[in-house]
Amino acid sequence: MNTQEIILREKLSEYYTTVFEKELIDEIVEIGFIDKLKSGSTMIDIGENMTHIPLILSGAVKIIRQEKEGDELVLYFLEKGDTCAISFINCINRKKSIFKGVVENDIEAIFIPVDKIDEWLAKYKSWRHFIIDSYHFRLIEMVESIDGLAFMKMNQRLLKYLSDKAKINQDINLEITHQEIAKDLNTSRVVVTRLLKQLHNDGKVFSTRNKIKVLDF
DNA sequence: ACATTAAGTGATT
DNA sequence: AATCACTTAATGT
Repeated sequence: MNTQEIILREKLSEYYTTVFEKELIDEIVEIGFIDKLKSGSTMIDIGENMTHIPLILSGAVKIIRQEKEGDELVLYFLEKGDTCAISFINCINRKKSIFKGVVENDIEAIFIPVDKIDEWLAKYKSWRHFIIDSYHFRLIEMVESIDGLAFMKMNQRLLKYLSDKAKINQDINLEITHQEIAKDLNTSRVVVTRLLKQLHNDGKVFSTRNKIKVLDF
């Protein structure tokens, strides 16, 4: 067993030990490889084909729905222990991605080549459960984001967005501009500025140029 | 000192 | 809640 394999096994056991059976872990270690991606880089864009599936070890990925040029909306974030279940289907039937995934915080992930995904579904019970669980989770997050759009006022959406972000960064101090927030929520910068001022006055956040401290979760 | 980028605001729809 | 048009403040070179 080479050093790369040892490292991979260690990393895997950190988040996935209780989930996968031994034989599957052996296969993941044999076939998967660890890679790191810098914050800001695009993992997958709409219309692209996926070649590998990431099992996220650390960091976060922002999942975005995007309309042809310009309009976009952040749906949810993926964190350690997550994988993008939607991308499994893309792999299995060789369909193109309907989402865009951008690295939010530098990530480290184990990448599994596409052809193994399907094979393991038939072969390992734990893998099946993993995929189904993951799907379930993504569905719930999707519904949450629909709820947000349908029922929440922009100020609530903004606060939720900020506290989600604080959770993911594990830091209540965010470095972000009003413009960037506006883009993620698909609203205008002016609106974000005004609502942030409200939240600031209500003591929910403390905001200065380029910085927002989230005080209320 | 000047240019650029971020943020604040009134008025209108 | 969006858009316009403009101001003010912070930051980089």
